[in-house]
Parts: sequence; structure tokens; C-alpha cells
Amino acid sequence: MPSRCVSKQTLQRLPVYLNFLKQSGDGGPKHISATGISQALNLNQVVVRKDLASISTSGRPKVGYVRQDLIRELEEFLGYDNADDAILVGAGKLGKALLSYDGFLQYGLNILAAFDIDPGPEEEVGGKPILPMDKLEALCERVKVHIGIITVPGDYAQAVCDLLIRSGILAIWNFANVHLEVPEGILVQNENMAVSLALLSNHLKEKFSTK
Amino acid sequence: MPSRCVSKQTLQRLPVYLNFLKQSGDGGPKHISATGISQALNLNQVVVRKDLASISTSGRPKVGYVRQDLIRELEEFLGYDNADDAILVGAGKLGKALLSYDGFLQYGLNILAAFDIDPGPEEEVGGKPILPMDKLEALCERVKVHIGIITVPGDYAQAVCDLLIRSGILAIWNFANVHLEVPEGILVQNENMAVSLALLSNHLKEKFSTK
DNA sequence: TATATATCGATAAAAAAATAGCGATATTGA
DNA sequence: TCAATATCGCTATTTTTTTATCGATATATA
Repeated sequence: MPSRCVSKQTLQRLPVYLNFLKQSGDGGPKHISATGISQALNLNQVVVRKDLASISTSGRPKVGYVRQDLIRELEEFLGYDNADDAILVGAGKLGKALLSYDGFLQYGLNILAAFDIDPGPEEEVGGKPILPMDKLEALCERVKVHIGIITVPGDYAQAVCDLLIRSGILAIWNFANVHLEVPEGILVQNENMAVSLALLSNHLKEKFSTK
Repeated sequence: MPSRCVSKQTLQRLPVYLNFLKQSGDGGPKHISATGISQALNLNQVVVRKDLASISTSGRPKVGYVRQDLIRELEEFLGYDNADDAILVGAGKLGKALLSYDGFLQYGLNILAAFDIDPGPEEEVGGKPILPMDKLEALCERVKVHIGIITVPGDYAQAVCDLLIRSGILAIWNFANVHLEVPEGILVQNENMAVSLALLSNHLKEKFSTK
């Protein structure tokens, strides 16, 4: 088993490599080189080589990596082979969109159920049941769930977050546009579109100010 | 005008500060210190101070920053005051969800219209017209649009991307889960959920392997 | 008025990441 | 069989980012 200790930057690039390999892999050649990946993705050669070296040792001089092996190794490292169970809180527009997206399993994420204050008339979306909030703790006790997805309005996000942590959740994927206060050891991954937009906007500003 | 040259990391943190200030600001005190922000967001004091210093000079010893002023300065720097026009390609589930999200304007993004191969029966979603693809270039010629949002299936993403660039788009917000090939000077911001999931999953793995 | 305190800003040090260069190795083709 | 070449992996250097330390300043209080 390769070392678990990769830098955050590397970790963010690994899914990109995997994505690239899968997308271009079907009819392509059997082998792929770190150089080839770096050129296709506009990255530095050495960055790619170092990233790959940290999760695989199957690279061979002159040949490169066997594409399928590399894909498998990446998936294994990223945990796509053993799905993590998750629950979602907030069955609004966004919540339902996520529930009905069937691509998460491919990334090792399995949404068991959704919770909402007002479960509404629909009993399930995307094959996942929508349950009232008071059933949340009971389910977490019965099943070992570690990931919580928050898609409630900002005002309720912190309360939901606290509830999730009390129920044993260790990592939170936060789609609400507020900052969450959590104790040590709990990871909050903010899906913040504002960050992406800031990068876009800044790029344009620079483009126009330098011209 | 403060310098435009901030690091990418700083740029990613600025929207977080802004978000925090807005969210906690309504009934709060008039002044806010860099120290206060750093504690609330679990960041290093100096990081926050340095980030703020790069976009504002209104911080005063002992007092801190005037909250409203700081918010305004952040918004100005991030370009939230002058909305960038954008067009969206791919009026599927995700595309429509984005169209009907009315929060983008707050971030300085104004979606003018959506395009799709098959515009469907609905003429508009969220007040934005859905037009056939062949109208795209004409609109871009008439109006100066710089941001393109791609929400088409992966197979079509590259073709759409090429079309957008031909039409004069300078920055692309890519929701398709494929890597896009673009010429120098064009920014592609990938909204890749797999990256977020990788960070979550790795956090859990580390948690369980060290125990 | 004078002193204590909280906070900013600047400089310096440490850590991390990106980059560059070199040798080793396996494949290809003469 | 042997040379040429493409590619990996290692080490060193540079750059960037983060962290630590110190002095300066404005407010509050005695």
C-alpha cells in the first residue's frame, strides 16, 4: 500500500488525472507517460511524475504507466472502490438535484437517505427516501455513517451541522453559503461557488488591466 | 486602487472573509479585527492580516476595520459591484438549476441567456431565455460577453468550448466532468465535485488509519 | 496626563511547493 | 549485439507560502 501522506495540492490533482485517463482511455494506447499527461493537462512534467510516484510504483522508463493499472491505482487510493455512506439534510431544489444525480457512487459516495423538516409529499427522490428530521439520529446510530451533506438554507446550516456531529458524522460537505463552526477533528468541505467565481472574475480583470 | 496582484491562495480566501462578514454583520459591532476573523474562521492571524492588507489600507491599530467599509472593499476587489455578463450552454437539469438560482448576481455574475441544441418547449427558465445553438455567435457579437458556463454532457463539452472561444469568450466555468483543451490566455475553472469528494474521503481514511 | 492594552504593519525565519537538472533503465532499430 | 532515445526517479535549487517576532499606534482608564 502506498503512503497515505500526500499533500493537499497533490490530492486535488489526482482526481483530475483519473478523470483525464478515463475520458481519453477507451480507444487509446495501452501505455501512458507522465510526460503525456503533463502536456495534455498543461502541467509541469515533474509535478505529474511526483504525484504519480506517490501513489504508484508501476511506472517504467521508456514505457510509462499501463493505463488501466494506473486508473485502478488512482481509484483505489481515492477510495472509489469502497463507497462511503452519507446522509443528506435539506431536500430542497439543490438537495433533490444531488439526490437524483447517480454519478456519486462512481466516486465512492453512497447517499443513504435525505432528511428535511418538511419531508413533503414525495416519499423518495432518486430512489432515496426523504425522512423527517427526528429520524436522523436514530438512523446514524443504527448505521455507521461518516459523511453528512448540508443543503439547507444558510440560517439553519449551523444547527444542522451541530446535529450531524452529535450523531457521529466526521466529515461535512457544506453547500450552504455560510461558515460552519466545528470542533477539532471534523472536516468541513465547503462547496463554495463564490470562490470559483472570484478566480474567474480576477482572471478577466487582469486580462483587461494589462492590456 | 490596491494592487491587483494577490496570490491564488489569498484570492480563494477573500470570498470566505466576505461571506463571514456579511453573514455575521447585521446586528454585530461596527468594527472587526483581523484577529477576530482569524479566530472565527480557524485561520492564522497573520494570514488574515496579510490578505486584508493586500486589498485594504483602512485597518487601524486597536480599532480594527470598519465592517461595512471592509465588506465594500472586498466586494469591489472581487468585482461584485460590476456584474460580468455570461452565457450558459446546456439547458439540462443542472443548467436549469443554475439558471433559476438568483444568487449569482450578488457575486457579480449575470447570466444573459442559455443555449441548447434542443431548446425544448419552455421558452425561458428563471427569466432567462433558452435559445437554439445557432444564435450563440450572433449574440456574442452583439453583446460583449466574456464568461461562458458549460453544463452539457461531457461528450459535447470540448466542441462547445471551442465554439465559445471562437465567439470571444475569455473565461469558462466548466461543470462538465472532462478536461478542456484551450489556447493560452483562456481560463478554465472546473467545478469538479470529484475534487471535493477526494478531500473528504481522504480525511476519513486518515482518521481511521491513525487510530 | 500618563500608562496599559489591543491591534496593525513590517521584517525575518521556516516550511512547503514548484521547478530544474542529472543519471539510470528499458525499448527500439541498425 | 550495440547505440540512440524516451522516460522514470532522485537530488538540488528556486520560488512561494506560511508562520513567528517585534515595534508602532490609537483607544481606554486611572
